[in-house]
Amino acid sequence: MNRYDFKAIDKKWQDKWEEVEAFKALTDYSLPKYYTLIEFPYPSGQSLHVGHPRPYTAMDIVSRKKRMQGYNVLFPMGWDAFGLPTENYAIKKKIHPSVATKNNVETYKSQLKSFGLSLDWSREVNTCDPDYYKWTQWIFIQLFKYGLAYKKEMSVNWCTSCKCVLANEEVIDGECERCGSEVVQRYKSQWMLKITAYAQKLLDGLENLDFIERVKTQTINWIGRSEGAECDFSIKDSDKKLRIFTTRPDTLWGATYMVIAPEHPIINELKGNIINFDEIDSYRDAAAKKSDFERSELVKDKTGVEIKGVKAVNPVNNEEIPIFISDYVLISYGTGAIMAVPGHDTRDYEFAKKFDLPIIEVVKGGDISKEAFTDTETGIMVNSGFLNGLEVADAKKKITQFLEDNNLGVGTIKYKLRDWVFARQRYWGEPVPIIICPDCGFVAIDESELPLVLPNVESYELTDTGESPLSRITDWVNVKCPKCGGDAKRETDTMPGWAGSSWYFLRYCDSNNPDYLATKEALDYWMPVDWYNGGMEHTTLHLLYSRFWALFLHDIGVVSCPEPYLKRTSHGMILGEDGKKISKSRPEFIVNPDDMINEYGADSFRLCEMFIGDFEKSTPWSTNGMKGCKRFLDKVCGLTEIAKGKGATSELENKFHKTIKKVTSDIDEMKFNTAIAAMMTLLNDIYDHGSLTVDELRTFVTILCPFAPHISEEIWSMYGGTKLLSLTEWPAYDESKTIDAMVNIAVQVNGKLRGVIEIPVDSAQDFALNAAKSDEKVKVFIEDKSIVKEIYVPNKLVNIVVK
RNA sequence: GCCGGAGUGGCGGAAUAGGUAGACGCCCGGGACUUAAAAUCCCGUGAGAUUAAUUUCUCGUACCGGUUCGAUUCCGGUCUCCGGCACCA
Repeated sequence: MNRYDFKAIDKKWQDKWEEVEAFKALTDYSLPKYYTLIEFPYPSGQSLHVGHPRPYTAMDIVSRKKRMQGYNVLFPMGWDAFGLPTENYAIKKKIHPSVATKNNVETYKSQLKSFGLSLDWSREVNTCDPDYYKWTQWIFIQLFKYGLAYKKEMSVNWCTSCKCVLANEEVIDGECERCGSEVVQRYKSQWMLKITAYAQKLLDGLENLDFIERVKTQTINWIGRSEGAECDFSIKDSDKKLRIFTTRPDTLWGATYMVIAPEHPIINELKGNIINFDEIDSYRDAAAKKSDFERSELVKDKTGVEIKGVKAVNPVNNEEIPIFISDYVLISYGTGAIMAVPGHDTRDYEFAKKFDLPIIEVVKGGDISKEAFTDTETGIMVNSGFLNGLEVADAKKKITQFLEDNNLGVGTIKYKLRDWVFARQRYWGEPVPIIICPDCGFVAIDESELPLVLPNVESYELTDTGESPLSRITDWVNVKCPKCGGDAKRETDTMPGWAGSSWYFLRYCDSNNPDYLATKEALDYWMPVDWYNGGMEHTTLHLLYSRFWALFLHDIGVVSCPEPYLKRTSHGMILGEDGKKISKSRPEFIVNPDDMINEYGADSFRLCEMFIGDFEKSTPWSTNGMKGCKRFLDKVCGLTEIAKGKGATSELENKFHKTIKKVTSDIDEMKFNTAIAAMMTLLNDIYDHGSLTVDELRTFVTILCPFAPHISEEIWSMYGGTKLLSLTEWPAYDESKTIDAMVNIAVQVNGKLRGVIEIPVDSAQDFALNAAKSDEKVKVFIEDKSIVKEIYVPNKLVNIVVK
């Protein structure tokens, strides 16, 4: 066999694996287990492009190797099917979202199967399946019962023309994506999940997890824990107080003005005292049109209005200071009000310069005539009453104690993390299983009534009241209150797409169980997930949301392990061949995997996906790269023509041991590209050598199997493999055979390479130096010079410093 | 703007507890085979000088500076690109 005849081979082995259920995770819970997880796809209107298979193939390689190493592997797949894009697609194409989803799932599934992934399809889940979302709703009810789901007034994007709520994504430059009309902020009561109650746990849990560093740091920054103090400023000629949060209570003496968010309720409370209320009100209107993001983006040009007729009083020195409203202060963080210390905060400094407000130095160490001094490590307090002379850290403790002792404030911890808005005014999502009773308030439906099935309606288009399309189905909406039996209504908002994906890894443990989310036994065995790979873009939302749910389900006794994922890695994106992100707006750069597989075969495609670059970095797609991978596989097939002799090993033995070692460790470290390069190098060495033994060929296809399983199975079967190669043992290597007797080391003179010498491995320093100095090329550079220093790094280099 | 990453030949990338920069592959050029082409095989391939030579030298890992015998790797600063910014999932 001198060619990879993929048309004959690929389907043959895919059918074989399916026939014998080769990749079915076993329910024998005495076996050592390994749970590999990839983010399940969102089956949108577009078919898969060449970017999707990269993480799938990577984790398939990991799963296949673990299986060969004797683990009972769970490598499942499913569909994250609810959500806005499918609904919009359905409205546009005039197909029901459930039909659109069904079609897309079919397409995706056949594509995934053509890649030869070793998935256990018997555990497939679909978040829009009532048997699945029954448990999504059940979890919501538990969150509600434990006080972690509550309703709150929230601002939403409102299109003035479409008369509907828009997702942030649908707002482009303050205009509606569909009609281009103005978008304003409106208030609506929304279901929220109290993820902030888990902020500290989400932070603490990270510590012992094997998450890649950038995921950890981004999560930590997103949660944004900061220690500080809340402190009351009284309002002159009023009994009202303005409570602020600051991380720098030590700088209280430097507060020269205050700033409150435009939405702050105290504005209306003080209406009678405010002289320029009209001006304030129009600023509020303008701010209402901007999102938080737009507000902080315009940070360079700070805007604001002084609230005239009202002064605040600094509690530590009784100074009267002005109050401004400005949109750089967000109502959603802290208390929605700050004391401004322009000498020691960059944003306050800019604002003070613009509005010509006094800047007082209270921490020595910088030059506040030029910029704010924000260092908290080195400063000494000045102009600060009893704090003078203290270091910042000590001053913080002392002032916090002072505030508490005098009932002026309290030391506190705040998080940037905000609660999770858990409602959408949309059709295509899980109905929220709550009944709103005029007498009893919010009442969860009885768990025996789950799933609360999403009504199958003709019209799921948006309403012009801003309510969910479900609100139109009166016979579904109108119900009796489960508590008092009186007339009541169902909640008509649905859950966001994040809901189903927040616990799917639990369902995989026991996907088909009608009575439980999953049995305790299955959860105890499979959880936690051993290795979860996914996109960086999911770090701050999905990853955090799902950890929150898992921690909660642990707290109420559903799962035994607190943290759901032991290890988290992240792949880089595949870009278009033009080096830019693949996007439906540039269809000429979308490459369909089907075309690649038809032309080069599944194994070439898998190999190319993994060889194209560092798995963790994004990289442009290259159809040319497919050719190189196909050539490699053709040459692997060609080995069958030069394989001779049984049992005996050849001079290639050490090279085999080295390659096994490298491929084994590279897979564990996600360095798939160098693992493939190592196998290519070995292949070149075999051809240079001219032949290999049959056993060596069997070893070669065994380590190639996770990467190119079809061709490996085929060759394996040619050489008497009775059971599937995919279920055969991963080869061991002999460490002593991975080390060469001789080693080439570099010889530098004054740090410049002047020669290379071959010496025995682990040579002594004297030996190496003598060998280096007697090298003809090196001699020229050290003759007639005095040697100042000699450096020897064993097995690496010699550096001779001369004068 | 804020948070997190990245920048190495014509291209994708390799090599970092600081130690021979460019593994492996693509493209390209030359040759073999062929009536011819494709496929395949062999050779070459960072840039610039230099040599009879496949010789020798210099430069070179986004940019500027620093530490070091030695920096792609560490430190300080700058630029550019990518991901996220909470109702896309």
